[in-house]
Formats: sequence, structure tokens, C-alpha cells
Amino acid sequence: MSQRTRASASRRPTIITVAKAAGVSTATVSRVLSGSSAVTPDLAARVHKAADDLSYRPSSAARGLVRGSMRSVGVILPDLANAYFFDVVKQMHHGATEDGYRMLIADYSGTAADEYATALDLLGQVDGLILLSSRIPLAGLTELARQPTPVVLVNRIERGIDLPMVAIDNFTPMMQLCGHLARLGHRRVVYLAGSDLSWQNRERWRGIEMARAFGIDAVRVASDATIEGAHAAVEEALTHEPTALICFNDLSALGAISRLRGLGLSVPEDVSVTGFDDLAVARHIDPRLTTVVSPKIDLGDQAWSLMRAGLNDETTVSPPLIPADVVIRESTGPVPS
Amino acid sequence: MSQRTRASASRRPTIITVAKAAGVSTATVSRVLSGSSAVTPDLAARVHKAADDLSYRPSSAARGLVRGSMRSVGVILPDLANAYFFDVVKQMHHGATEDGYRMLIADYSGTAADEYATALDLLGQVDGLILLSSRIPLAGLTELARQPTPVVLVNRIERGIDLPMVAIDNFTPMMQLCGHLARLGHRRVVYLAGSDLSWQNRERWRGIEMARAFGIDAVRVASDATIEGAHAAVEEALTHEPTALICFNDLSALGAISRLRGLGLSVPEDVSVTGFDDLAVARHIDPRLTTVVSPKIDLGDQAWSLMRAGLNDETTVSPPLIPADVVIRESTGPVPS
DNA sequence: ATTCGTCAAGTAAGCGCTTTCAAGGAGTTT
DNA sequence: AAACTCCTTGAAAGCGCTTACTTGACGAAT
Repeated sequence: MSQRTRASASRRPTIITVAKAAGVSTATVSRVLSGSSAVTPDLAARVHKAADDLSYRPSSAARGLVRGSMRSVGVILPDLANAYFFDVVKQMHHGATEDGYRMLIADYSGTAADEYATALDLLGQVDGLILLSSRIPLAGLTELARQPTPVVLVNRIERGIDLPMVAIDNFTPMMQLCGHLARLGHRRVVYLAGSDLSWQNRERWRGIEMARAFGIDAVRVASDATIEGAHAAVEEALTHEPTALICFNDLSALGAISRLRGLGLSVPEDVSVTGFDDLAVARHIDPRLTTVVSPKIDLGDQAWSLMRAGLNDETTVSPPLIPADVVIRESTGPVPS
Repeated sequence: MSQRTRASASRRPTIITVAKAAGVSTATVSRVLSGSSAVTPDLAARVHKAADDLSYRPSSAARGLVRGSMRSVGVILPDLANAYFFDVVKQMHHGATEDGYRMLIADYSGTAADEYATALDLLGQVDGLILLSSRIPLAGLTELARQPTPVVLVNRIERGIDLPMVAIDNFTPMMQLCGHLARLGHRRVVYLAGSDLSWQNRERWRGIEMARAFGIDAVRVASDATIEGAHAAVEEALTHEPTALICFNDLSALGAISRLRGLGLSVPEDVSVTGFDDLAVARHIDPRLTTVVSPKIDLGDQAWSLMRAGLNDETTVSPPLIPADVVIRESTGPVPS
């Protein structure tokens, strides 16, 4: 609507512009603006005024160059659209802010190759890198471990990779979830899987397979960790005539329930459904979701601790897996007779 | 689990390290790595090998300094936890990537003052700034408009501010939504409001007030744009004995429905509920949500167009409001008799 | 009164890159 | 064979900051 021409003919003011305007040296301006050393109040005031008048913003590129650090860490994650990741990121963000670091968030809703490429080029820009539920192949991780820049792996554990890592225990609660289903009489179940590249998906499947001991007979059906993906995969899942659907996460559980309803099946009367993560929405849909409470706060805290240690060049010991609990709600019930 | 000491004793390799290793000048390394100019294949290969061997990553600070641009734009938004924002961001991200820009995402889940501070300090770091559903006071926006750095306002329109802006029409569809309710016989409704600082909230309310013409008698109840916030606000809303709840967005609709169910009321038999945004979840919960389809793709595209123009120092004309349509599903029904 | 010590302010050296400019080598033309 | 052009490569100048190091002024100590 409004016509607009920016007054960018005049280039951005630099520290020299400010110094001249205030009648002092650039060193003084720098000292005033970064508060690194005492300056006569009179001069300081003049510098502040000049900076304000010129709307001066220090170039973080120049600052980063001379300081040898941009005071920022990068976070790479598969899908910011999933509120789960965001909650973890938020917690790390707290820590980062407290320690004076900015956070660059990069979502690669693409292939694993993209993720690696993103990681590599972010490395030139940040002081540290946090990889959330990373799907980078082992060779890539090995290479990342050789970098002088600290890299932290979250929700992925790999032996033989020399990187600090922290993750939630996916295996145990998934096995417990199966135990819960077994006690309700379920035998034939379908696992609506996540990505094969995801460590969490492998762990969850491992938990399900372990539950064969309880008599759980599970089939995997490929899907993806989204509402729509699960929605679309339900039909195939039903060909296996399961009495329960174990979904990779809450989002897929939501999509599955929606599809089941569309097919005239009710949850949990006809089919039981479980999720994973305990998103806010899991407590508020109908039926409320039986799922696993993932301690996102802990996870975020511990991830940042590892990063902080890395940034300070300290030796770190990766903490043990963080336990997660099953929470039983109304989306699971006894096997229909 | 694994003990860990990083080999950061040796500092990061610089372009000089690579040049020495390859036996060429730094200029040649730069040319090879940035592909800016032709280099003999033999030399190029030597440079690439040296760079690989050293795991060299160019410092983006240095690069940004000399180029006068970090090739990145900042995006500031109120709450990344809301998938709506993310969808818009994703679309802008496409455009940015295509044009060779990286995107820094900053969520301020805090006060408006934080948002302004974030904007100011991001300005030193990016080539452009996109403000999503910004709540920065007018004075702040005026100041931002004075900066040489391009700033784009998304989902907020303010007269007298010399910034390019693009937004979805909130007013019209909200009025139509009320019309829909009116036709179903609703008169007493409660608006579960969003933040008073939000332009979108003001516009939506304006649409509701306009609907007095249809006989809609609306009361505002303070809430916030989250599941939990709406959940908590329902009891107060019910004191006004409404037959319908108009929620600020889909997330609040979700929370409201959950609370109503908890109180033994069913939707839409006892109370009708509407949302706004049409998140994926709106189509998949029970009852499916009557809401407004916000054209996020368009919005993201147009926002990036404005930003690109700004980055290229072109004159821009803010486009007209983007129309949004009401979609009627099962969360609204006739007034109970 | 002279010598120090102290401390505010300025001078200048780089941080790691890109890019202009100059140099030199190879290929073309006369 | 000389003169010219074209093209690859290197040398060096900054980009905008911070931070030793230096200077100089002023008060305290001798």
C-alpha cells in the first residue's frame, strides 16, 4: 500500500563515524559501548549520544572476527513443526541466553545429506553445534568429531563416536507401553514407524520387539512422524488386523486416530492407540492419549550443560539415559471381544 | 558414558594454513573455495585436498566483514510452539535459501520489550529483519524504519509506519465466521481473546464487533493464544452463558474444547466453538474445527518478496491484505433449544 | 621541585577473509 | 620474431571492530 524508498544511500554507520561525531577515538567508542573499561562520564555520554543519533549498531561480523567467536551456537533439528523439538530447544535457549550465547536454529525438513551440509556450513559460523535427533550417517559424525568446534548429540547415542551425547531412554518406556497393552490382552499390534534413520525410531522398535516376551506380536508399517503421514498409513496398518496401533509419536497417533474415526472405528473400543512425547495436545484431544512423558526440560538442560562444557574446553562425561514414564489415558483399552 | 577431550589445542585452520599446505597464495584458495574465478584444475585439486585434510571451514565472520553482508536475515516471532508461525517461516525459508540467504530464527516468548531488544541486536548481524505478528510499540517500529537495514512487517499493518508490510485479512473472515454463527441462531458469544498487543487480535475483535449488525452480542474474555491458556479461561467465559465460543486461534479452540468436555459439555451440541488458522490438527481432532484457512504459503511468499526487494534496495509497494476463507466443520452447530 | 605511579585516552596492529591490481606466461597476430 | 592480447596467479589493501601498547596529565611521595 505505502510507497517506500529506503534511505540506504548513506551506508551503515561504523565505529569511525561515531568516533568522529563524538570527537573521540574509535578505541573510546569501543570501550564505552562494550563497557570493557572505565571512561570519563562526560565522554561516555557524548559517545552514547552520537551512537543514538546515528542509530549505530556494531557489526557482529567485525566483532566476531576480532574476538574469534560469534558467541552463538547452532541447533539443527529435523522438524520444527513438531512442538516436541521446540520445547527442548526452548530449554537449551534458556541456558544459552544465560551464558551470553545466541542460538541459530536450522530446520532441515529434508534429507540426511542436507542435514550434514547444513552442519558443515553452520560450523564456520558458530562456536558450537547441537544436533537434535540427528540422522547424519556415522561417517559424517566421525568427521564432525574431528572438528575443533564442540558438537553435542541429543537424542541419539552411538558407540565409537567421540562426541558428548545425551538422550531419553526410548527403549524401556516403549517396552512398558507394550506391557500395558499386553495386560489389556493385546497380541497383534502394528507399529506406525518413524524414519529408519532415526535412532529413536530404532530404539522404540527394539523396545517393541523385546515385548515379544509378553506375547506382543508386532508388525512394522512405514510412515513418517507427522499427522498426515500417519493418517495415510493407517489403511495399510489395518490389513494386519491389529488390536492396537503403537505410533512413533503423539503427532502420528493424532493422525492415526483421526483416520480410524474416519473409517468408523472408535478408539479405544475397536483399536487402542499409543503415542510418544506427551505433547500438550495429547492431554487435550478426545480420547486423551496414552503416551510416554518425555522429560524435555531435563533433556534441554543436560544438552546445554554438555555444550557449555565444550565451549569452555572442559572434559565432559556423557550422562546416562534420561528415564521417561508411561502415562496411561483413554486411548488404550481392553481388546474387543 | 564416554570420556572426552577435544583436540582443540590446535586452533582452527585459516585460509593461510590451507594456502601453505597447498603451496599457493591465499587469493587462490579463496578463488577455489568460493568458485569466484577460474583456477587451473591442478591447483584447484591441491587446494581442495588441503582444505579437506585440514577440515577447513571458512570463517563466516571474516567473510561477512569483507563482503559487508552476512547473507542472512533474521526472523522474530512470538511463539515458535505454534505450528502456524512455523509454516509461514518455512515458506519464507524456501525463498531465502533460493536467494542464498540463511535465516536466523528468534522466538521471544516474553514481553514486547524483549522483542524490540532482540530486533535491535539482531540488526547488527543480519542483512534484513522479518517481524512476524510483532508486538513492538509504534515508537520502536518508527525507529526500526530509520535503519538502513530492510525490515518487513508480517501480519501487522500500521498506518504512518514507513515499512513494507503484508498480512492476512483477519477482519473479514472473522465477521463471516460470526455470520455463520448468527445463521445458526447464536446471539450471546464469548471471544476468547489473544494478546492485546497483537494486531491480529485487534482485527479479529473488530470483525466480531462489526457482527453486532447480525445480532451477535459478544463479550471479550482475556486469555492467551495457547492450549493451556484457553483451557484455563473457559470457566470465566461460561459465566457469560454463551452459546458459542469464538477462540483466538486453533490452539485456544483446542484447549477450550478440552475444558468444555471436562465440564461435561459437548461441542457443538451444548456450545459451538470456532478457531482460526486451520492448523493440521484442526482437521484431525474430534469434533473437526470450524475455523479460518489462513493462506500461510501466500503470506510467506509475499513476505519474502518484500524482503528480497528490500535487500536489493528496490522500491516496494506493500501488497493488499491476503483474503482468508472460513471453513465450516463440526465444531459449530445450531443453538441448543 | 623532581620523580613516580596511576589512569584516561589515543595509536595502531591485527582478526580471516575477498578483491583489486600488477606481473608474468602462453597463445595470436602481423 | 616482435608486439599484443588473454588469462592465471600472487601481493597487498582493506572490511569494522577490539586491545595491547604508548602517551600524557595529574596528584602523591620523596
